[in-house]
Amino acid sequence: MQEQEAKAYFSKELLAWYRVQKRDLPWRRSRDPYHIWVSEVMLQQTRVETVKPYFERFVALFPTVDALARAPEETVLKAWEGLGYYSRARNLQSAAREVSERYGGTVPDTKERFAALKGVGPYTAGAVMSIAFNRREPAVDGNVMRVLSRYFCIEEDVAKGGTRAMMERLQYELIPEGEASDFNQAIMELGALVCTPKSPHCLTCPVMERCAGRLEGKEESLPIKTKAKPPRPEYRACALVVSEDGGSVLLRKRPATGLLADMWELPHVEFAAMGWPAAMADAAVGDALAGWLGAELGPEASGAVRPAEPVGVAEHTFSHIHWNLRVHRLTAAAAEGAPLREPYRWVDRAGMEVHPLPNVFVRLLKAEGFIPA
DNA sequence: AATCCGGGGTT
DNA sequence: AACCCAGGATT
Repeated sequence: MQEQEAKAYFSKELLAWYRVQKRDLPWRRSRDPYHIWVSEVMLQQTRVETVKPYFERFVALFPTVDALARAPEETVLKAWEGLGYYSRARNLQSAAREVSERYGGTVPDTKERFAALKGVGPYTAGAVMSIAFNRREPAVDGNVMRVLSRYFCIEEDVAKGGTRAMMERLQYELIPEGEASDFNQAIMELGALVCTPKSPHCLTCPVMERCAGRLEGKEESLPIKTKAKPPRPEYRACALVVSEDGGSVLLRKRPATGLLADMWELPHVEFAAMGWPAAMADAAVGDALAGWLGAELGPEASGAVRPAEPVGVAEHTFSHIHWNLRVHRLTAAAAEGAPLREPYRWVDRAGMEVHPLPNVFVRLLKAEGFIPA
């Protein structure tokens, strides 16, 4: 049957190509399932080149499941600072604590047990089971969806759940006996190096001859995917309050759930939540922001917070929200000695080393000279 | 099935 | 300016 030949050809040629072309990546130098696990979580929605330095630092800081389990959450978040999707770090540590307590620190080698851990979905479960334990499990990520949809000319919407399930069955069939680890890495490697999203490099592809998508001239229009909604705009006023001596900055800790959970940040407030017009002039923003922050900090500080000067606009786009931050420098001299209400805190430069901040605020503090660039 | 959850590199 | 990246949790 022609279909079976196309599948056997794909598996054989891809595996041969991978043995020659595989990249030397930090997590490929380890056989430790914990290291493979950490790498897979970091690689969720994140590029290889971005992950490399984070992975090296993370496994140096937390070499074992038990070490990660014992660490303070803030230390883990600090090691994750700048990577994004911070719930990955919190879930990974939560899962490490479960593995430490329930399995004595040994990563479970069955899909059922491993997949039950926090932050481990169908992809990560399949990836760690196949790569670390060579178990025959599919691991369908964006690369696999793209490669399979092109090679087999599958025109289903890859954003649909049913398409993913179909891809998992297909990938399972393609795994050569005893080759799950290399094969799953090979198909992802092909997607990353050759079968790229735009303008795939078909002339260097090991399975070009029998690629149905290319033979149909559809290699650039596949995979078919419904496009995401554009992020909604949020207009916010943001306070940069540096202490009189210039040594500390006013930060606050975010709530334990939702956007940027448990991270630290400069105080800010949404215009719409305060009934302020989005087009408010700088002077008015400074006054309104000072009034708001004074009330936030409590009766002792109320009235002590004063506007100083507009700093400018900082913009930051999340996948679903676009922040437009009107940043103002404020003074709060009279409030510096008074006790601060939760979740606010004065943080000095040494303290910045242990408080995890989203990149948008790190950039802001560097631009304003509070953190060395 | 939608929506929420970061940040940045490619084209 | 899109697009999308070795996705998962929540609703």
